[in-house]
Amino acid sequence: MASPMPRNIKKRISESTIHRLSLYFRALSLLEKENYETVSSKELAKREKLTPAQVRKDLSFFGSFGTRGLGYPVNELKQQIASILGIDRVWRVAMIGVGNIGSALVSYKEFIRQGFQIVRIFDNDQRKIGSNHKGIVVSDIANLERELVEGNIEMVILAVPATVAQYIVDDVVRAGIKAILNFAPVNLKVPPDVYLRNENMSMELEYLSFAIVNNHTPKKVK
Amino acid sequence: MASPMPRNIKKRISESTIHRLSLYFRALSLLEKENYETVSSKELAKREKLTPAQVRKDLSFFGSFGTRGLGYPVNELKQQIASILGIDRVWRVAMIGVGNIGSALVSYKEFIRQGFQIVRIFDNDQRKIGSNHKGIVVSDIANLERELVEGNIEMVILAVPATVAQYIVDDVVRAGIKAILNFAPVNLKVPPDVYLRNENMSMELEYLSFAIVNNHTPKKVK
DNA sequence: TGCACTTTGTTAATTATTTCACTTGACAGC
DNA sequence: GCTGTCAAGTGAAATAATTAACAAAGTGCA
Repeated sequence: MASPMPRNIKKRISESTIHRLSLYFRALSLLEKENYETVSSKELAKREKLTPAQVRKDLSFFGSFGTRGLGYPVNELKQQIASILGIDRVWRVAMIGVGNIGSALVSYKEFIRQGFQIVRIFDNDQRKIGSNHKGIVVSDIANLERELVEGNIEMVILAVPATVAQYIVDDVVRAGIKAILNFAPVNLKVPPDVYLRNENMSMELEYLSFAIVNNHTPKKVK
Repeated sequence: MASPMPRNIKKRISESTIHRLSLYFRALSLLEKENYETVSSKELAKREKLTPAQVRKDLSFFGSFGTRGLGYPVNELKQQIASILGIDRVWRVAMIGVGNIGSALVSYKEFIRQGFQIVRIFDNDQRKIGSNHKGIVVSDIANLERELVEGNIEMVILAVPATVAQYIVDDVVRAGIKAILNFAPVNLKVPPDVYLRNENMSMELEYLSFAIVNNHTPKKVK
């Protein structure tokens, strides 16, 4: 008899769950290097300071990957999570702004390790345009829209001053880009079909400051 | 008659609330520049893509800062939030590791703007030790513990390879540091009285990747 | 001074997330 | 092939966070 419930119900996965998937992926990569064949939710939880129940619940949103009595197959689960996160492929990413932060991120090995390949770099500084960063020639931001399209860029990292970020992001949106990681400390406006994430590095220091001053007792660390 | 409830009950403030305080602070700084005298929870919410109820609730944990019918006094509320977050003072921060990320952060103006002053830099690379970064001479990491103590360092930013991060953090803890911001993609062990925050820049790209691949519909953006 | 309007502060309702507790399945040793 | 043990998967319960709703308080104008 057919299942009374329709398949493919897309449960709303919480942001926290997605972030934890990244943590699991990282832990599994390490476990793989340490030649573990399987891992229990308990061990996985311990390595990322979470609870076993949480690990099992998170994974259960996406399927049944484990074996009762044994645990999860390390390599296979890693592949599964990579597939869920969409990092089992290479993403074509553009860096906009090649100041302090931008140029540091161009060389950031963790990005390429997770499949994020920076293939275009833009800046508005004439001294930087034409120069070479990690094998990529810096383009003039004046040609941003055209080059994003022609370069088949899928994601953009914004590392420009807050004052100009909105103008640039408008260009980026016009180029049809649907995913933006913004490092400028400003709240950018984008249409609802564009994914925007903000990385605010001061925020974490501010949390530390708050914690010290207020003797804050958090339940968990991020 | 005395209040039946003891004063100074420390409600547990959620992490999200603290993060939103950072957002309010940022918005208020801007409003101040725009010469606003007062601001309503509605306007504040709009500027940070939140709801008015949330703004009022967050602030209510710390006191009554507004005037009914009028809103919040911009400058005063900004000061209050700065005081709550503990950023109404200068923090003495050390940067450990002056590779790509580390050196970018040493020049990151947002830190000093929020009161985080980097006053010591450490590295283990002989070519870097003794060199000058933004007016600070890079110290040998061999003297880490002693120099953290002598330099009255209160917070540490860790921007070193994942493989050595734990050893260094052990030293940092021995030096009595209680607040650490870690950029290495690894889960560090610290005693319970040490605040540790992790900044994982790939994580946000992974979220974007997930969102595109799964057509994720988040309720709010971070 | 009174009245209409605005907006806070707060309690209650709702929704979301985490944790618990238990059932089920698989393995390993005998 | 049994049997004991381990650990996943999963509803239900407990917590936590957000949103709604509204009374109270202040504003500003007539």
